[in-house]
Amino acid sequence: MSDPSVPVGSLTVARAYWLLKSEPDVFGYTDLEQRVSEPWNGVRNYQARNFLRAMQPGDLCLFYHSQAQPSGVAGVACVLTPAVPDNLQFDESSAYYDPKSTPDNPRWSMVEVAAVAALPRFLALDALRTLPELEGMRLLQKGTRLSVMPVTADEFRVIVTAGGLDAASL
DNA sequence: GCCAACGTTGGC
DNA sequence: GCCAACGTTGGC
Repeated sequence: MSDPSVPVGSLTVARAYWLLKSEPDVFGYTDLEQRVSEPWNGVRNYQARNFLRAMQPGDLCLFYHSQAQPSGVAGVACVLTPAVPDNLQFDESSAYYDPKSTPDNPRWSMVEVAAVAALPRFLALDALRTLPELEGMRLLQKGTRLSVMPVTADEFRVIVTAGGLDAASL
């Protein structure tokens, strides 16, 4: 985190940190590494959507593998764009089509993301639970199903450091 | 606005 | 596949 601030237009705002869930059988971190830019679309939960809308270019994300053996944090991704309407909501052939969405009043949003660095040491859920600094982390609370959620700067630093990355270089 | 029924998520 | 937890839907 050599540069904890990010220019947004003429302003400079504090960089924010997030966690994105993905099922590696569908789209894992190694898939992200092969893309220049990946639309984070298909999110159909209002809370998660609101977090997408709060994202700014330059924000960093923990890339979390869910429904995996084991589940855990695989790498770091970067937000490339502000939120824009999710293209899939208008696509009748998509599983993410929403008939209640109109181009004038889109319900769902997405951002573009890119890979930054894989964790040299994959951090499985049970490993995350052993880190005392993460006791209050949203991801680890009972019943948390959100696929997009905020992470504190401290949580982010603790996780990438435990995963073998130099947090200051991100 | 209440709430039951149903659907989805995700760890295990 | 099971089940807990949570979100959404729709009747009233």
